[in-house]
Amino acid sequence: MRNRKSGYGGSPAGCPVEVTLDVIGGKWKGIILYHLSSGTKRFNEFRRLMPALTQRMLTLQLRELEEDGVVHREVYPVVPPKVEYSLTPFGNTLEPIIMQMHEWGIQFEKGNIGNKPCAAEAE
Amino acid sequence: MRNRKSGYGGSPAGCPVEVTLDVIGGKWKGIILYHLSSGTKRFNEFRRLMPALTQRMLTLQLRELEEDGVVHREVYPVVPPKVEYSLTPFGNTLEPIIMQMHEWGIQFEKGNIGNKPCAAEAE
DNA sequence: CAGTATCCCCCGGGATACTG
DNA sequence: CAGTATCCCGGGGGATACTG
Repeated sequence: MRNRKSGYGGSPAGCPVEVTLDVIGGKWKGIILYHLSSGTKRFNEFRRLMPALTQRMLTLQLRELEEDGVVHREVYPVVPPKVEYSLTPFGNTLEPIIMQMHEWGIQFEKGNIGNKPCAAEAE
Repeated sequence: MRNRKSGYGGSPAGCPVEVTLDVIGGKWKGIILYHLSSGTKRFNEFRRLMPALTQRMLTLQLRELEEDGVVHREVYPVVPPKVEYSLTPFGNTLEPIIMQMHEWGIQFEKGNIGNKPCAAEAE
């Protein structure tokens, strides 16, 4: 799995915060997990939910989440292939974090609209 | 600041989860925030806490956190320069998330020691 | 002490095309 | 439908040296 040693300082597996960030970080993991927290999803459902996410990236991110034991991949051996993704019990323990991140993101956006010159740079 | 539009799908600022990840993501933000949650820190304190983090990276990450309004930078105009970093009130609202990520990271490590061949690669 | 200034490299991630 | 297979690019991040 990726790096998963993130050697900083020399600590073997690193600070737990870093570990978690390694699991839910990346460009799409967060949203994928967010969508999964509302129920099982199929491959193309994700694609519809996140149109900008390419197939390649979706596959990669899902595989990593699977490797990390937070996502379960159920393959149904039927003629038009059917694969369902869901959170594992362990993955479910991420829910509170994801939900809080969701809440915080909303507050953040409220905060810097017209507050910080975030859009003022207007590059 | 960085991208801060993370244009996926077309949504202007994107999913709140993504927004939060943009603030606390990156390679060092999480640990920096974690250390800050236990109190004000000076520049070189961070360096001692995270030896693998270069000055350049530390500065960059701190500046971004500052721009995002979660970290406050207090400069004391004294002869040997003294700068103190602390969480802003808003930054403090991240604490529960950071702490939960810390907890979860511990559980994660417990889970895949001897389970997944994470340390088996033994670089 | 608390930073800048350069240079450089790697890989996360995008685009596109093909397939069981 | 649910993926691989290639190719490619930008920038996040590292190493090192210098400075007010």
